[in-house]
Amino acid sequence: MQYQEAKEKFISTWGSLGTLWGINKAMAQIQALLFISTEPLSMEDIMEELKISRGNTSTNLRQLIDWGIVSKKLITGERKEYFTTEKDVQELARHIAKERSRREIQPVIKVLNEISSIKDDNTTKTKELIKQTKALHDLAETADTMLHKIVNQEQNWITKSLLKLIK
Amino acid sequence: MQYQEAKEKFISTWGSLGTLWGINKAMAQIQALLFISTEPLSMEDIMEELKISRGNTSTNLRQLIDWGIVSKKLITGERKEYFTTEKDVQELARHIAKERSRREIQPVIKVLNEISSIKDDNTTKTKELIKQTKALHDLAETADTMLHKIVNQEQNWITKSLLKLIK
DNA sequence: ATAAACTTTCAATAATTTCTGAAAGTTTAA
DNA sequence: TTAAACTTTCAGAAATTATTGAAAGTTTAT
Repeated sequence: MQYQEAKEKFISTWGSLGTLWGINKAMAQIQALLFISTEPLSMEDIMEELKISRGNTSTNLRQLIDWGIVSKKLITGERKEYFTTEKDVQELARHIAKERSRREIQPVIKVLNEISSIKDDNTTKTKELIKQTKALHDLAETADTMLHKIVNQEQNWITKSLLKLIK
Repeated sequence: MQYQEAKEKFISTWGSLGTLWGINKAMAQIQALLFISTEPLSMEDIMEELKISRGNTSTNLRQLIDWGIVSKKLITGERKEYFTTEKDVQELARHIAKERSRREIQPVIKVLNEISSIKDDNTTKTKELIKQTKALHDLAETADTMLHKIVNQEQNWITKSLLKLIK
């Protein structure tokens, strides 16, 4: 496998994985492209490389910036904007975990908490609803907390000791 | 908030969360419904409750069964089939993690491994591709392994000690 | 101020995914 | 067997989501 083929395979695989996990394909592919690029890319570069429109590129770059994993890079003497992504996988994972938690998990935990706090009228079905949503709430909270702790540590002390402990 | 409202809120929240994470809404809602139901439900029950068609119900039940989180329950004297979901959140999480890993993460790890193993032709861009896909590969493998270990333990010894260690 | 260079926005369209409903298939009871 | 009770399948319809492209907006240089 040569460079070009490998590159295309990486970008397309990343796009598919994104789709599977509820992330827009173009967004995932732009990030993938930047991730393996040796220097910042302009909008033109990205459009050209991924064969997508200007509008699509602009919209998805903005989203990636909102997610905190892509940033604008001003190149002196150049009029147009250039973009780079976080190159460190650890940092990348941290950002993504943090954002998905904030946008998607936290609100669900809140709802589960509300639901599991309804007044128990002593019917079987109400008891079951309370019991099950409470269990889900606790699981979600534990998982979310663990994820944060693991992913936030500046690697190497806690993660390594964790891994040792688990393996 | 009364029972009915709480139930609807739970089902609809679960459906939305599913959608956000690449899981079909009907599939997530059927699972949610079974999860808080005190007894097994028939296809009719589910169609009625969620206001979805027979075809949709049948297809998504089959998917849930394929995922290993719903099972058929034969009730003696009854002609039709009844369904239940795994009621234990820990087991539920285990199944889902296992399946998503097997179907989605493992194949990506394999691809990343292939890509990061291409011949280094000593150009900057090839070096970068190899370096970055290798980093991603290692991260994915570590995360996947950790997830499995955590989720597979029959709770309470390792997870609790882990939590203590992390918190 | 003007115009060139560039980016964003958004209505229209395309692509994809989900859902329906009825026909075909299967199982069970008599 | 036959027929009723039930489930699956799948072509077409509906709903949702992604994408385009051009007009509007912004910035910079002169």
